[in-house]
Order: sequence, then C-alpha cells, then structure tokens
Amino acid sequence: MMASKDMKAPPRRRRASPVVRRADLVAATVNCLARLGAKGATGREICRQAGVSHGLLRHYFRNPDNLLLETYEQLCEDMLTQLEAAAMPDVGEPGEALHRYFVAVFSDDWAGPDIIGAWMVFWQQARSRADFAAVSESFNFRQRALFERLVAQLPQRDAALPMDDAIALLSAVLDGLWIEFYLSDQRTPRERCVALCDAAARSLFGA
Amino acid sequence: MMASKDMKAPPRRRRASPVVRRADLVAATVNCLARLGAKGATGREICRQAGVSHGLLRHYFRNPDNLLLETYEQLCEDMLTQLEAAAMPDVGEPGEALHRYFVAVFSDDWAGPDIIGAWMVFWQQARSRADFAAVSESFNFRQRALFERLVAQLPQRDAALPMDDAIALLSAVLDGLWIEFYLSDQRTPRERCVALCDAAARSLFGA
DNA sequence: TCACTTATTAGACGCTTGCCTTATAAGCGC
DNA sequence: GCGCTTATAAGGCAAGCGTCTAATAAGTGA
Repeated sequence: MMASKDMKAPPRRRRASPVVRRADLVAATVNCLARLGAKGATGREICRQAGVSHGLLRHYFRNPDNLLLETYEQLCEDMLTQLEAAAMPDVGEPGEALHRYFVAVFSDDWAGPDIIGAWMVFWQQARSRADFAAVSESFNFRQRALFERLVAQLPQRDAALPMDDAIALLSAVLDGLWIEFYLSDQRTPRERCVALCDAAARSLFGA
Repeated sequence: MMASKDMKAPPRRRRASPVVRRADLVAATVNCLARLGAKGATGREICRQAGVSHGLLRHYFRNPDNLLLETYEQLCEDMLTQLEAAAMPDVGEPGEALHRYFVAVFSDDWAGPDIIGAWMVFWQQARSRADFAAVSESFNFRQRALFERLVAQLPQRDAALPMDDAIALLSAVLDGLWIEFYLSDQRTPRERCVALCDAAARSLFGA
C-alpha cells in the first residue's frame, strides 16, 4: 500500500508580507527578463522563478503587464537613488564626482547584462505604451538633472560648445557605451568604458 | 438553397518566386517587430501580416527563430550597403562624407521607430544566442571599418585623444543618440541628432 | 482558543502558438 | 494541352499562456 497515497501535499505556504512578496515578484521579473528576454518573461514563468503559484500574480498585480510596469518604476527608482548616492558627496577635486558617477553607471549593479537586457524591453514598451513612456520620461528628466548638477561643478572653460549640446553628447556617450558594453564586455571592458567617459568629459568640457 | 454552399473558397493562391516570398516574410517580420515587439512577432502573426498561410513559413524557413535571424542579416546588409553608398563618394570638403553618413544614419530608413525597435530585439538575442551574436559582431566590425575610413579623411589635428578612443566615442555618440531619438523624436528631433553628431566630430577630432 | 481576514494554491477554460502532415492547384517543360 | 514539380493552404495536436474561480491554510485579534 502506498503509505502516502493521497497526502494533499500542501508543499509550502509560508506567508509573507505583501511588500516582501511584491518585491520578490519584481526581482523575479528582472531575472526572467534577463534570462529569457521579453518573450520568455511570462507571468507563469515569473511566478515559477519566484517560487510561488501562478495564481499569486493576480493577487498582487492586475496582470503581467502591470507587474512589468512596476518593475520598471522600481528599477528606475533604485538606479537613480544609487547613482545619486555615489556621486553626490562633493569631496575631492571638481570632476571627481562625475567620475564616481561613471563608475556607478558601469558597476555590476547597473550595467550587468540582465539589467541592460531588461532595460531594452522597457524601452520598447515605452514606444507603444503611454504608461511606460511616462516612466521613461520621468526617469530621463531626473537623470539629466543629476547630470547637469555634476557638470556644473566643473571649472568653466571656453564655450566652444553650448552647454546643452555638451550635456546631450556626454549623455549619449554613456548610453552608447552602455550598449556597447552590453553587446560584448570582452570587446569593451568595464574599465575602458569608464576611461572613455572620462576622456569624453575632458574633451567636451575642457581638460 | 445556398447557392455557394461548399465553394472550397481557394481565396488566392498567386504563386510567387521564392526570393520574393522570402523577402515578403522578412519585411513582414520587421513590421511585426515594430508594431508588436518581440513578444508579438510570432510566426503566425508574421504570416498573417504577409498575407500568406501559416504553413508557408515552414516551407521557407526552418522555424520562426530562423526567420528572425535571416531578417537580422538582411537588415544589416541593407543598412551597411546604404550607409556606404551615402558616404563613399569622396566629394566636397573633408568631413562632408562623415556628415552625409550621419544624415543617413538618422534618415527615416534607418532610424525609423520600427527599425530601432527591431534592432533592440536583435541586440537582446545577440546576448544569448551565438548565431545572432555572430551577425552582430560582423556588422559591428564592418560598420567600424567604414567609420574609420571616413574619419581618416579628416585633417589630422593635435592628438589630444588617441585615435581609437575618439572613434569609439563618436561611435558611442551615434548609438546613444539613436536611442534617444527612438525614445522620443519630439525631445530630440532628427536634425538636432545630426547637428550633435557634427559637433561631436568637431570636438573630438578638432575643428 | 476561536473566528475572521487574506495570502496562497490549484484547477478549469478558451485561446494562441509552433510543429507536422496532408491535400490542392499554379505554373513550367514537353 | 498534359504532367511534374513545388508553392500554398489548411487542419490536427500538444503545450503554454492569461484569466478567473473556488478551495485551503496561515496569521491575527479578541
């Protein structure tokens, strides 16, 4: 006789606080986005990854898309907070804060393949969905503001280039190198990316 | 009585040459990628968009993924050919070819929202799949070579920046602005992108 | 200790997808 | 005009997804 014939097997049902579970699901979403891309980051797969039943998603989010949006918001918030923390202490020579900003941008936390991969999915969503576009807009605005504050600390040099242009260019350099690094951290390793950013800042704003 | 009770309704079966049909499917793939993102560009949807039955995909490609890869290759080829054609005639002042290159990169053909959206999907694939990575690698190499040839025409200036660094930076500027333009052609319109590229070239390689 | 809230699981349903197999007809060589 | 190749369509099948509903147990307050 099967000793455990019809053990209903309620495997594990440790209850967690809503805030923790939501965070779990958000984290699992990033993970899935990284491993499987937009196509593979399905609601059910995310739940599997988070170790919860697929029904739970609906309990916390209206639908998978909504979870994706919240993940985007969370990621933006975290990234901005961390970048700000890395760059803000106004110590050292002028320009040193900017350097720390570069280092943070290309740190494993924010330039890991998974993060950038997820980011691309968000970018795509931002093209077609207003809610994603709004998050993107807000993020860009805040990032740009932080950026301008850092640049303003630099010693003013000849205005060969309008300030706006120089900032837009440095910002583009960051994004471009981010992608380059994403495509092949072999071809353009982390330190080179940071060095290139430094060089760009020097070239655009004066030595 | 239904006059046309069991008309087998062979709706339309105009036969097309293989090369045309393949091109149709590739074009439909780009279109779907643009409209629906990676998630929505399913084999069946692509066939729907191309106006053919879903069985036909298998007849020309092994599977949807393979069609995606071929689309990537085709797009790379087309883009390189066109960029080369736009920039190669060595007429005008030095640097003018480079300018034409910038214009071509941000032309509707290659910076349309659909194209860039598709490109992001390819980038993601390149992270996890060797065949896509190979295409990406080859494309990058050829693009970089064309780029270097254009830059070499410029009058040599002070070497404040190693040539390699300057090229890498200008390349990054292009990619970064490409994305910026993708995210909002309102915020950074086409002409501004080109102007910024010109400014970057001037700043990096000397006036 | 007992009821009450709610986090959590599990199952059902309809739909779509990718893959494969079979049937049909379009156009070509003869 | 006839027949062969093959482009094309269409249907079946299993798997996976998203949504919804119902059942269950884990804490919590009295």
